Amino acid sequence: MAGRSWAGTTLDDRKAARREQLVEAGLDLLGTQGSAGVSVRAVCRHAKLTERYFYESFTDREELVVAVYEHIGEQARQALVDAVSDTAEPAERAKAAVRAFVELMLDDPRKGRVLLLAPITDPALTTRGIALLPSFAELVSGQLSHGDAAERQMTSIGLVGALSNVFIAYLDGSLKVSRDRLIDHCVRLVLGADRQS
Amino acid sequence: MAGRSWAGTTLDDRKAARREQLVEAGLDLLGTQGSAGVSVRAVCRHAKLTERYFYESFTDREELVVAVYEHIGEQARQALVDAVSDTAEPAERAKAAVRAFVELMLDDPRKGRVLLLAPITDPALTTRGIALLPSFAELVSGQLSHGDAAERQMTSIGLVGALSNVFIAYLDGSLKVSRDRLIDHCVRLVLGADRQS
DNA sequence: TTAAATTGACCACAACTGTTGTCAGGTTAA
DNA sequence: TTAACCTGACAACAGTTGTGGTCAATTTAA
Repeated sequence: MAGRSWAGTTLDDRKAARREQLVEAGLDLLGTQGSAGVSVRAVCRHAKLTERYFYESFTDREELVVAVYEHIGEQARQALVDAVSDTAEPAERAKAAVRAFVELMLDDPRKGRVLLLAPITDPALTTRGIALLPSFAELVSGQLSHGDAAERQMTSIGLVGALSNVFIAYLDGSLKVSRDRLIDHCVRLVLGADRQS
Repeated sequence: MAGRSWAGTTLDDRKAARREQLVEAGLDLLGTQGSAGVSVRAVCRHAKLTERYFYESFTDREELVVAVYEHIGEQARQALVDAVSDTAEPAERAKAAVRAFVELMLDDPRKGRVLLLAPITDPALTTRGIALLPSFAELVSGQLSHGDAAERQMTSIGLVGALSNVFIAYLDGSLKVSRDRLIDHCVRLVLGADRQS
């Protein structure tokens, strides 16, 4: 039964701990080698667990990938909410949100790569339309809305694309600017996103 | 020798024809199944040729992928140049360029996916920094430049990201707008890209 | 101590990969 | 017709993949 204690912890606890190890390994591989590096066996090697424990927590390779993505998606959402909850003034809110986002991604680039690249590169995420970023963007820029629904959708999609590309370029070193300039530019992108020309 | 004729054509001709079949098959797979679908064997099956002929024209899987990408990259470049050569007025030029680009990609979505997605998703393209799009963007927006070099670089990277994301969303059906509105929005993106806020 | 639960190390299967090699026809110039 | 060449269908290699199973050793509650 679940309640019985074993080696100091309960079975469910250990199972959860193993699941966490697997997700962590998945994050590591997905965030450094890309989705090609995330095979069941590689994840298990990395987590120092056997395949048996993989299928104890996930039915699929796919399920693991989704779990990793949503795990760090949740972290990002939380970081955004926290950042925004402090300030009321719109421009300051946007700035705080962007700063929080950048900080999350630069302090752990693996997370940045997972959040930005994985939904495009990994079939497990591509197929289902599991993209968290658009909802984030609407969360940030939704208030200052110009235009009709279609217009706003295009703007939001474009904004996410612009931010992603800039971040990615920064992460892989092809964009050499200071962190503050990066944040500054992104803030301008967000603020200027739905201005009409 | 190359000059000798065989079955009505020269050896070099047939070899070139086979290479073309392989590139076409590669485009088909890369543009529909994504880079995971592009294996040597799959390409050969698709082209109705044997592996032998693959290695007759390419040393590597990688070489084929690069060839496909550059092949349609060249088509895109040509389309842009043609479109721009007609008109002189800057805003009209941008509009014509965007229209030509959209037309190329919508008339054959495989090409759109190859041009936009492949350089991000396929290791063979990711590793080497073979990204044609940034140079296209600079070709289009380079003239109306505000700010210093770093600023322009960020703007250009962001612009490409925004356009890519909008195109991709349109291609996979998650963005439902008319073709004309799409073009219109993209033109505004290009024109408004380096306005300061 | 005994019996049950948990663990880790493997192995097996079929399918796929890149790459190279072989070998029996067919086609053509001489 | 003969000899050179071209072609297509395969086989072989060692490697990886997902997914499942087995089995002996350990750890614990009773």
